[in-house]
Amino acid sequence: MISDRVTQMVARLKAVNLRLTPQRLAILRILADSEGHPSIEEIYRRMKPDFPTMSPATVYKTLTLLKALGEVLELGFPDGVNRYDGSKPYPHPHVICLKCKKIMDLEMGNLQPWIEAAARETGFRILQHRLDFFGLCPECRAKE
Amino acid sequence: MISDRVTQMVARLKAVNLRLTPQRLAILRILADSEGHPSIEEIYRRMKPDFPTMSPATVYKTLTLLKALGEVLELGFPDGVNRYDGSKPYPHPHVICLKCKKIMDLEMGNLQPWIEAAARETGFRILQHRLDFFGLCPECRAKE
DNA sequence: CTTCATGCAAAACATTTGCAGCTGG
DNA sequence: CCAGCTGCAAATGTTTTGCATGAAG
Repeated sequence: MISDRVTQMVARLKAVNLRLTPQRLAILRILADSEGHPSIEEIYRRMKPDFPTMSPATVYKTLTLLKALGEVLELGFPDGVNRYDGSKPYPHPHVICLKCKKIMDLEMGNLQPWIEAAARETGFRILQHRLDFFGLCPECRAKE
Repeated sequence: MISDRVTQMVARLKAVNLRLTPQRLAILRILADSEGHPSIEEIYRRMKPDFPTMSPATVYKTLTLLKALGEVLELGFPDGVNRYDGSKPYPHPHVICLKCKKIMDLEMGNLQPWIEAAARETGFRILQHRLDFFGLCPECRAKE
């Protein structure tokens, strides 16, 4: 499953004639991990042991590139720390723990009717959306 | 309508023994304006003519305070420019133009069933949510 | 009066950019 | 080879913080 997604992204890079460097491969592997919704800093930190010369700038550049290709979903937050989902790079709902910042995907209902209603009501052409639920995860609730 | 909301926020400040300065009042008036979802920079810019000595730090401090009181809704974006809604400080859906950054409120369906489904599926205690649609507004579509 | 708010400047972060040197294909 | 990538450092932009002065209650 996981490696399928890496393979997909690798193919995409090749398709547009971009290079597959060891650094990029490592980033793709981290992003493809469905459980993680890593921040730039976390990707950097996880790579550092294997790539001692690694620089955060390379992570930023690669993520900018993957965003442009539509191969990663960027989740911005008011505190300025963005998180990334490379496993499902299309809009989908998340639950986010306000305490430990864990992010989980949700498998649930279709938003299509709402998208159409929003378009009808406002005259917008809707291209993207974002639905997130914020709260306390079971672990953090237990620690209360 | 608009002044009702300002009155509400003023009352809230008094209730917790915070001071009502001319600067704060001006910020509240801007925030209460339903049409605007201003950024910090815009609030600052709109106040500057009337408050020549105004500093952006004061806007930041006041917004931090209002956030803590739950009197303003903060909308974060990946590009780092946050926007604020003081007219309806509770979660509600928005449509956002990707080109001109206009933000409009949406009057539409109830998310309650989804909140319950998310809680059931994940074990989270859901406290907040955010639903935004991104696209092109009628004006920007016309300019294409 | 006393406490809290303002506003300046400096600091703290996240992110972007410039550029020399390196390397994948 | 050589276009494109890496990685360092400097620049940028937003937000936070420290602190002396000023004003609300």
